[in-house]
Amino acid sequence: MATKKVSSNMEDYLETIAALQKAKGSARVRDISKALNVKKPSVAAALTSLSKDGFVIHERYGAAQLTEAGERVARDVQKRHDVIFEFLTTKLRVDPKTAAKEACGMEHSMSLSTLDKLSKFVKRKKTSKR
Amino acid sequence: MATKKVSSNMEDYLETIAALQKAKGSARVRDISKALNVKKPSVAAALTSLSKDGFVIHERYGAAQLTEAGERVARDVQKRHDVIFEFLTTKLRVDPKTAAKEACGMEHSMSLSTLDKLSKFVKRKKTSKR
DNA sequence: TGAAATAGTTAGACTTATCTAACTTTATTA
DNA sequence: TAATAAAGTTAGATAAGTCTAACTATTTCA
Repeated sequence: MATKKVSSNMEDYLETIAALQKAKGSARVRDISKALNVKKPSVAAALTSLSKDGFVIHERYGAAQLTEAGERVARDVQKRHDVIFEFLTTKLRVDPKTAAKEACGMEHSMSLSTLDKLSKFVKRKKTSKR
Repeated sequence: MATKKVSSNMEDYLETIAALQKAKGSARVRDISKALNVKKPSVAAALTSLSKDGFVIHERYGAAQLTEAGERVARDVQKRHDVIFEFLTTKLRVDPKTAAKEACGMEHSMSLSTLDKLSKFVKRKKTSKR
């Protein structure tokens, strides 16, 4: 399969679509637009591109559906996000709002191997301070 | 002054210019091109843009010089890079090569406040394991 | 000192991602 | 059920970065 490379931007779209599907059953242009703070035509363009690359299925005037490949990417990004968020809030005591924002910035540039290490690190005894 | 916003991309150029100046006294188009793995015309375009925004001084066929604003940005990014690198290598035992690469990805999206927390965290007793 | 090599620039094209304005389709509801 | 509102699309512009090809300037050194 050699899953095609996805830009950070497209990762954000996939992540958002997954979140919306989970939260409210479907991801429509409007919802994605609001969630990502971009205009609807930008969403349309992104969906076209993601469709072409096989990450979503989107028929005119319908909701966006993740393909299996799309889901895989979304799950990955989500996982990165969660682990980073967890690290920032529990280990560094960054406030949740800031942590969420910064996790979004960092979640795209961490290898799975490093993620795994971070994940284990985060899970270590909370008493690992000083 | 309200120092103009700099993109991640331009941050990379500034960081590289600073590193080159430090390492070999000057930063020329060729050096920057090699260091960042982009073609020379891309460097030229970047320098034009950075000049216009007051971060570098670059006269035709000369070396690029950082302005004070440019130095400030470069120092900031470098600091982020170092702290993240340190964290990845000492706390997560990520190998240096990978750590360097991933630090480059993350160094652009971390607030100074979080950086400060990470910095303190990294400096804590190395025996803070388990 | 002048030819060849190296460095730098310009012009023009391409990609990704964004926007606004205007239009069409679908849904809502009076 | 027809008018309105909401949702979605298309077209076209803009901005940031990148590239190749071709040109010009500067160095190097035989």
